[in-house]
Amino acid sequence: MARRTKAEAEATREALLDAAEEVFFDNGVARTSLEQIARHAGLTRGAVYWHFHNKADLFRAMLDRVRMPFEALVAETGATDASPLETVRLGYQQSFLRMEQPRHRRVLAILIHRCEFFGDIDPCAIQAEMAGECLDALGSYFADAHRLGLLKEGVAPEVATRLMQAILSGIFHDWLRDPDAYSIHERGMVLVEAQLALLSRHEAA
Amino acid sequence: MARRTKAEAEATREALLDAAEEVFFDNGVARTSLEQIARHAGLTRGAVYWHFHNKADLFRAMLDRVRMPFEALVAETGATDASPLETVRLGYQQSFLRMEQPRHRRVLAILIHRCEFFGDIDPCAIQAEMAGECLDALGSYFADAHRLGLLKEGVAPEVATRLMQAILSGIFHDWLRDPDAYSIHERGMVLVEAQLALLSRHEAA
DNA sequence: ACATATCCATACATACATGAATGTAAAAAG
DNA sequence: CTTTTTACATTCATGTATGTATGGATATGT
Repeated sequence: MARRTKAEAEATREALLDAAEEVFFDNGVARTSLEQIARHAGLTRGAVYWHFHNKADLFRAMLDRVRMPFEALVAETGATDASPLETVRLGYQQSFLRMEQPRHRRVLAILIHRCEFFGDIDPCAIQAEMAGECLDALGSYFADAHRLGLLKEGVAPEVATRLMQAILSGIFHDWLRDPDAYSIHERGMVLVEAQLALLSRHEAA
Repeated sequence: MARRTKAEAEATREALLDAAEEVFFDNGVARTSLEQIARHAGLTRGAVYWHFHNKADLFRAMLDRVRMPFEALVAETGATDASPLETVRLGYQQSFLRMEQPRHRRVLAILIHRCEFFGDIDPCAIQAEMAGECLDALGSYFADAHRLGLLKEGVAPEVATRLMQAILSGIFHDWLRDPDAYSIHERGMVLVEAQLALLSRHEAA
């Protein structure tokens, strides 16, 4: 094949990543060969090995297109001076909205349900990293809430943090097993708001 | 090789399942061959293909040694006439204790983090089945609690059910990413009891 | 005691997947 | 305009997993 321009080369790189998302999602990471990905993009393995060192490198690049820490999601909401608990609510909402975007949905499903470790990739560690970022952010918001007296008496901020984190993780995993069954945004926000009401001092409107 | 007695044959079957647990856990399901499993048990693939039809069949048999629905765990506690909320607490406690047993820990880790679908095995569907059983059980207990007026006002039993289910799932997934980091029984029960206190009508002792 | 079914090892055929080597035509650099 | 690099395609050598067929020794049923 002929050489492409820089823009065209970047386009084929994206096409390979798109193809990887689809084939990984359909067949699982271990069961898909680089040949399958290449052919699904209308290319050959030569293109794959040009743009990526190997399967693990391709996988990492695929993840890098969608990863965004919790703090960045909060910043995206523009909640600059809201109360800590309202900030948490907005962060969760933004997370849920993002998860429903097709690309994020596919990649998250691949990370959680369609790959096991291979090469130097440890999906478990990646998940732990994402969860850790989220936990740290929640911890600081609930610490603020505690200082401001917004939390219900007898509820330690650490416990509130872990409960909210567990709820996010639980909703996320349950939804991801069958994302078409319901909207995580709708059902998730019901639970999040209920839990925040339980945790906050003045539950009566 | 010569024919073995029935007891010996059963012992090799168990040995193959033990080996499968260990090698699957160490290498992941997709990256382990039946040859590796056989050699780890001091046998050959001939033994594997005699006792199991293929890898998927072996995998299923491995799961069948440890699966136990939530209701059975509750029954195991002997909580015959406790209050619904106390029954839920005991069920969670029993679940956590079971998860800490080495065999269950290994197999659950394999199911959640070390396999993707292959053959006719869909780990996602198996997880969904287990979660569904748990959700049904929780649903009936919280419905009872609601009828008995044990739930806090304004808390729908369906919401309470989903919150508790999400918390169990979240704690479980977080712990399973690094089971040696802490005891799920200790940390989990703190959260479960805190959440049950938030959900119940008379939170003040 | 005899025949047979059982339990497992060995051997082989088939099928992919990987990675590296090589080819090549056009874009970019000079 | 020439040279070099780029961006792939093609081919091949190697390794490895699977499934099956077959062999052999012994438990077990009768």
